[in-house]
Formats: sequence, structure tokens, C-alpha cells
Amino acid sequence: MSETTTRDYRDTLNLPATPFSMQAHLTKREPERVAWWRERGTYARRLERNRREGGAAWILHDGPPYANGELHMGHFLNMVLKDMFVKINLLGGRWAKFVPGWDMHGLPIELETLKHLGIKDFHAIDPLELRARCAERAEFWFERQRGVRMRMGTFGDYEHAYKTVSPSYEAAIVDAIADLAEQDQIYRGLRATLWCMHDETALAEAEIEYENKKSPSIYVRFPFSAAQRDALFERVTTRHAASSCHPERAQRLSAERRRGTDESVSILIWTTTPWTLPGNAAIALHPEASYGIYRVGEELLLVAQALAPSALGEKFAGAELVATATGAELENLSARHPLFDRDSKIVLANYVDLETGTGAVHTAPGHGADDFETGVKYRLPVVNPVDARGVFTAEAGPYAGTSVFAANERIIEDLRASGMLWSAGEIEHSYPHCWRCHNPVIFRATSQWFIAMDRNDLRARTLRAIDSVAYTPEWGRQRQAQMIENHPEWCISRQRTWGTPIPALVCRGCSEPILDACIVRTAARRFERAGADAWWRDAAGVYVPDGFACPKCGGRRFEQERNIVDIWFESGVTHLAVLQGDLSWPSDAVLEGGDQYRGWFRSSLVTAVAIRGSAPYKHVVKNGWVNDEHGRPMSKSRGTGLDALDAMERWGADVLRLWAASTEFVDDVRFGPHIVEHVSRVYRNVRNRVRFMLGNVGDLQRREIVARAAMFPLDALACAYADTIFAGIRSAYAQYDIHAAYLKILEFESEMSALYFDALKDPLYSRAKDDPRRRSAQSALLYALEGFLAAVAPVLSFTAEEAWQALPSDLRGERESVFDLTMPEGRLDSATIETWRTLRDLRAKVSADSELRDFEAKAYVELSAQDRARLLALFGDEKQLREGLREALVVSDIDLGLSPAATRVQNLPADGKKCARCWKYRELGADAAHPAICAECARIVFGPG
RNA sequence: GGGCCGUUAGCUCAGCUGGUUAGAGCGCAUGCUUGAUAAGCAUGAGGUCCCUGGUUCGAUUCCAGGACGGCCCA
Repeated sequence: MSETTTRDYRDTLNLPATPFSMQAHLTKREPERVAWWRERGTYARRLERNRREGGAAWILHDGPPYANGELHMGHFLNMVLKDMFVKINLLGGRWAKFVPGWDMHGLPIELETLKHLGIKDFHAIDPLELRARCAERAEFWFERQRGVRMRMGTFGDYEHAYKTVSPSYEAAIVDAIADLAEQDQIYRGLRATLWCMHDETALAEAEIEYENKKSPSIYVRFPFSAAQRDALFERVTTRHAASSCHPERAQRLSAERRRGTDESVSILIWTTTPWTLPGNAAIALHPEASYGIYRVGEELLLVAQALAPSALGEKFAGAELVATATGAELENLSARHPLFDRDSKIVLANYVDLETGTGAVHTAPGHGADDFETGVKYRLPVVNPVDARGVFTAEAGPYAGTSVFAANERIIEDLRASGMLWSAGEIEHSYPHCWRCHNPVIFRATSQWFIAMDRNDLRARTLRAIDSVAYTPEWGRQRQAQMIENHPEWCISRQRTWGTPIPALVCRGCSEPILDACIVRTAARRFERAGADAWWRDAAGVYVPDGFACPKCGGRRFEQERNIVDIWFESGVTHLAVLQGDLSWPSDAVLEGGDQYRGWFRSSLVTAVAIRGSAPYKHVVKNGWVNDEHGRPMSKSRGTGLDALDAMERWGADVLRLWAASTEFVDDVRFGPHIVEHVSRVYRNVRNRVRFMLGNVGDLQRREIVARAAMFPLDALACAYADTIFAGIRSAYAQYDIHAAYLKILEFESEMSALYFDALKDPLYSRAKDDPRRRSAQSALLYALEGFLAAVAPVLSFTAEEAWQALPSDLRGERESVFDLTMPEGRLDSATIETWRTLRDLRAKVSADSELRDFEAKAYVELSAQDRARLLALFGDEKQLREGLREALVVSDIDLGLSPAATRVQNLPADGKKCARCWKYRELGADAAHPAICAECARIVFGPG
């Protein structure tokens, strides 16, 4: 008789079979799936269904990425996270419509376009021509980025993506300006801007190059008047008082000292731009720095103590420290201007450094960015005595008509002559130069449009609006508040070409700039039809209402002002332009990188409060920065910078989506090949467990599905256990905690695999196809699979869909896509978890025996009273307990006993011989024709008898 | 330089309001399986919980200072 091998019976088993392969081939399959979703309108169809079924709207409003350059991993993280939340809500039955958008105006695109055209000076090209080219460029990047974003597997209404350059959007921007103008929230003011006097133009930061330059270096006295000197001494602590332990005596001494002195007192400043002194309005001190009054020869000089040695030079040796004060104690005193008959106020500023100079900083609001901000804060006059060519105007008195750099010499001489010069020298330092003509640039105050943060209580109202918003993380609230508190007046005008015009007119008679709400509205309606190009094409008359006259001079002839609006303002009104109609305002959530507390979160908030009176969103979620594997910023030059598309083509979007879920996205995250390698293994794990489930339900018919209540106990337990996991995933999702959901997903598949799948192999493989035990198991697997796929679809969208399509269509039914499923409710149940753990521990103990493996063993289980009660509750009676436990522990037989203490397990050799078919140890040969298999197997294969 | 955030096994991360041997997944080592097989199961090793002080009977957990890293600003 020939030897019977297991091989002979392999074909009689129900082994798993599924088209869902172990190999993912993501990079090939994913683009096909993107097209598939699109063709079938999967997203739109589900949205429609949710709406039909009365699902509430849930809107995540997209902060627009800038349409310039390739999308990087930071974009990937942000866009995929947004997509996950959209899908979570979509599967939860809500009308989660997502409209992606792009920010397409602005200087970076204009500069790139000019570079492309080989043009250095944007004045050298017709604005309409330049705008047309910029539009092409922006459109190119829009198309490209949109394609990459869809490649990520993200859902959204890409056919109707919003663009800040579309006529309707431009109209919305201009309408917002009109709203603000109506509320008198916009005003015309001065602002210090970088200015090239050679090219006679304002420059942006990006148009500056730093080069070395030789400049004068002078120390100048600002003397105190007699009255101010007395006020000064009221504030300072005299040196004796400071060191005395007799306060009363010290005070008397200081009073005597004060009365007795009529020495001149000056504050000493240092500057490398003497020509800015005519613009001086203040002297800035650091609030916490310690200042000293030193007697040097016949005079008293005030400088920072830390800088006294360097500022006073060789005179420091003979100087006597008379009194001290902190900067804060001297606030709002004033000194006399050294050249003109006016005061210079003492103010405080945190940027004052104690490394160079005197710690007392000459402040000319018209000639420096910091100076300007300080000027705004203290309401200092903006003295702007320099014209576009860099020549002093009449306001500069004796220096009128002189070019600023040429005036340096004269000013130094005048200071020397009046005794205000302490010392003079030269210094070579890094200084901003124009990138085009390479001449040194200056700061010059120019006239700009501003949103008044403190008019109509805007700043305070904006701060209050923060209270009504939820923040993730919670500390984002304070960060946001800071950004509003420290928000300087918002300058919204730019002197460039690629943007939306601020439709202000200038009176030809008196040059008065006019921002009239009615005119702005007219422009909005015009742009809505013709696009904002019209502003450059139309005659001014198109925008002037009948009978309109200049409010200042009554003139009736006007021309357009050529300012465009800051792109932060453009993106700051997305909520007005996009959230209309079905898309509810405010949005339910926004999700951007942490840099947007200063950027879009802020600009949106300010415009919303100003125009609508409340916050434009209910929840602000922040995602972290993507750094490389060492926690350093990603950089192209270091080879760690990766484009999102490159990464997807290398690893597949789903692996990267899983990476996104595996990180704590609220904090900064790390990304690199080794990390992806790690995530890939997790991915393969998940994939294989899904494959096992799919492979084992392939022959299940819909009508054969066993209801939960009718399932075998182990299957019912598996379903209940799956429910606890689903409940966990659901609540994690609800709290935006993707990472917690990720951990639950791993827990599910590893737990199910270790306990349940292993136990199921024998009943699934060796029983008859339609054996009730097998159908029950298959039904539980299907339940777990469906729930699992729905739960992971927001993260592993491609794989979940692929798995769903691998399911027989009979089981899929009406649900064409995995996105037609419903996020499982789940149910937390501690009894289920305890029972599961009990079985899991028993199974671990049984399989820890390396001598008797699986079916070689008969398990001798002595249950503790508690475990026995728990298991009986599951299995019902003693008989079912024995068989259920035998199955769960994957052994051939089981003997039950009672343990007075903890449950004990021991493996004994199983009786009988190994059945060649089912591998369990049984009495063999009941059927003489098949001596190698057990009676049960014989019956299954060859029928009864 | 300022504000904010982070630092727990090789990697990604849990550790609630301070309390017994600090956990999971992956990786690694060892064993098993070869009827999920470029898979599956079990066991095990691996941690000064960034450092230094302090509060406390007791701190990874609270407080202060510092180091390193990040973001925003200057």
C-alpha cells in the first residue's frame, strides 16, 4: 500500500483564495484607482447620498497652498490629514464637502515669471502683459499641484477648486475691501519701506542683497532740558541710595545732589546713518536693561551700563557712575533733538540690543522698519523729509536739496560745531543693496493703505472671538491671541503688478487718494465679469459714479491708483469667497501648519471679525513640521528634501498615508527612507491580515450569512471584540487623534491574527464548505472585515478600496465602493475584553510549549473559578466550553479541571494519530479505504457511509 | 536675543489627576510552522524615562534652571 501523504488531501480542503495579492504594487495601482474614483464619481455620489439621508454638513475649509513649486512632504502631511478628516466624516454619514483651493497671486510668482522672461525691472513690461504671463505661470503650477494632490488619493471637488485669481474670487476680495471701507476700517497712512533711490521704487525683502559698505559711525548727544533733567532725576536711583542701608538718609542725599547740580545731562546714541537724524522722533531703550548716568568731565551722560566702557571709550576710566535706572523707568521722558528745535521722546523697544552702540537707539519712524513699528506704538510723528530720488525736502531745513548720503558729511560737521558730537569714525558693515542696480538702499516712509486694528475695537473683538474657537493643541489659543495682540497695523497695499487691485482713485486735482465703498463695489462688479485686468485696461471713468467729486478739493477728474492688495488679505478672505451657499459659514474646522497662526489663521480671523463679527471657523487644528530622520529641517542641499510626488512614486501613497497616521501629527514629525521602511512593514502586516479575511470569505453567499445571535460563541466573541476596537477608533477619530486610531488598527489586526485567525484555520479549512461552524466563522470574518475596511479607509484609502473590490460582488451588494460603507459604531464592553484576554493568555501558555505543538497536544486546563465563570458565560455549557476552548487553543483535545488558585495549563501528548487531512490527532482508519484520515474527514470528503 | 513647543527601548509612539517589576507595534535574537508561506505563531533580549537641582514618604509624571532640536519672530 502506497504511503499516504498530507498532499493527497490538500485539494479537499477549503484553502483561502482571493485576488487580493500579497504584493501591493501601489505605485502602479494607485493612479488607476484615482481615475476609477473619478470616473465613478465615488465622492460626489456619497456626498449626495449623505445629504439625501439627512446627514448634517461638516465643512473642513481648505487653506490654500501657494501655487508655486513642487509639493513637498509638508504639503503631503497637511493635505492627507485634511483628507482623512473629510473621509472620517463622509463615512460617518455627514455632508463633508471639501473644496480645495489655491493661492495664485503674489510676488513669488511675479518674480519667477520675470526671471523666466529674462526681465529684471517689472516697470519695463506692460502690466497687462506681465499679468497674462503670471496667470499662465500660476495656472501651470495649479494644474501640476492639483494633479499631485489627487494622486495622494484625496477626495475633493477638484472640478470646482477655488483659485484666488478667478474673477469671482477677485470680486470677493474687492467686496471685502468695500465692506471694510464702509465700516471706516481702512485708512491711508505712512509706512517705512525699503527704497531704491536710483530706481525710484520700493523694494520687497526678496529684492534685497546684502553687500559690504563703508559708513560713518558716530556717537551723538541728545541733551535734556532743565525741566526734563529734573524729571529724569526723579526716576533714577542715585548710586548712594542704591548702596545705602539707610533709605531716608539716602533720599535726602539724592535730593541735595539733584538740587545742587546744573551740569548738562545728555543721552548718548550711536548711528551709522547720520542723514536719518533729521527724521529722528525718539530714542528707544530696552525696558529691562540697566542704564547709568556717568559723570564724564563736566557733563553727565546716559548710556546702558553694559555698553558704557565701549561707548565712552578711553574716558570711561575717569567716569563716575552717578545714578542708575532701568529702561522702563525712563519711558516717556524726552531729550532735545541735536539739530532741530524739537523734542525726541524716550520710548521702549525689545529689539534694542546691548552688543553694539549705547543701548539707546536713535529712532526715525520714516527710516526703519523697527523704528516705524515703534512709531506706530507711541504715535510718533513720521518725519519723512526725503523724496523719491533720495534728496532732502524742505522739511529737512538746511539740508533741503542735498542727497542723503552726501548730507552725512554736513550733518557730522554741524553736530561737531554745536558740540553735540561725542565721537566720529568709520565702520564697514553688511548693508542692504538693490538687487538690480546694486546701489545701497534706504528706508523711506511711503503712503500705504492700512486696516486699523484698533478702530471699531477690532483688535479686542478679534481676541474675544478666539474664545469661541476650539484649538488643537489647546495652547494654539494663546499663540493665536499673541499674534493678534502683537499685530501691527495691517498694511494691505503693495506696489506690484500680480495681484488684485485696491480700487482706489487719485484726484487729478489735488492728488488725494480716495477709497470709496461705492467705487469699490463698482469695481467688484466689473471684475466679476471682466477680471481684475480691467483695472489696468479701463478708463477711470468706468468706476466713478455720476456726480462724484473729490471730497477734498471737489475735483471731478480721477485716475486709478496702482496698488494691489497683500496676498495675506486675499487668502484671508477665502472664508467669504468660498463658504457660500451650501458650504456653511463658519467652517467646522481648518487644519494647517503652525506657521499659520501668524499667517492664514490670523488673516482669516481678522477679516471675519471685521466683516462678519465672529470667527470664520469653529476649530483650528495645527499640524507639525516635517523634519528629516534626525529631526533637522528637510533640505534639498542635504539630500533629505523630497517632493511628495517622488516619494509617492517610490513608496506609494498608501504607505505614506500610513506614515502620516503613525506620527503624532500635532507635533513636529520625522520623515525619511528608514522611517518609511518601518511603516512599510506595518503596512504589509495589515495587508496580509486583510488578505486572510478576504481569502476565507470568498465562497460565502449573502443568504448564508449567520446573524450575530446565531453565531458560534467564539465568533460572537470575535465580533464583540472587533466592536470594542471600532469604538476606540471612532472616538479617536472624533478627537482628531489619528495616531490613537492607528494604534487601535495595529492592535486589532495583531490581536485578531494571534488568537482568532489561528483558531479558525481548522474549522475553515477542514470542515465541509457549508458546515454551520464554518459559515458562522466566515460571517464573523466578514463582519470584522467590513468594519475594519470602513475604519481604515480614511487612512489606507487605496488598499481599503482594493480589498473591497476583491470581495465577491454578491457580498458587496449595492455598495460599489468602500466609501459607500458606514463607519462602524462599535461598542465598548469590558466583559468582552476580559474574556478575550483570558483566552489570549491561555493560548499563549499553550503555544509556549516547544515540545508539544498545536494539535500534537491535549491541553490540560485547570481553570480558576473566575476564568471558568467568564468562559462559561461565553460558551454556555460545559460541552460547548470544552469544544470552544479546544478550538481556541488549537489543540487536538482538552481536559478540564479546576484550580484553587490561578489558571494553570499543561500540554499532554494527544491521543491517537495525526490525521493526514485535518492534522488533528484522532483515531484513524474508521474508513478502511482511507486509513490515514479520521472519521470526520472521511465523512466530509467521501460522504456518509 | 524673545515667545511657543518637544525630548520615554534601534524606529514610530502609549503612559489619565505623582504610588508596586515603565508598555505596544515594528525591528533584532531564538524556537516552531510550511494548508495566510517574499506570510503566520511563540519566547526573549533591549530603557541613567535629556541633564541638574527642588517639593514629597515617594517623580517618567509637579516646580526651577540647563542642554539639545523645532516653529514663529527679532
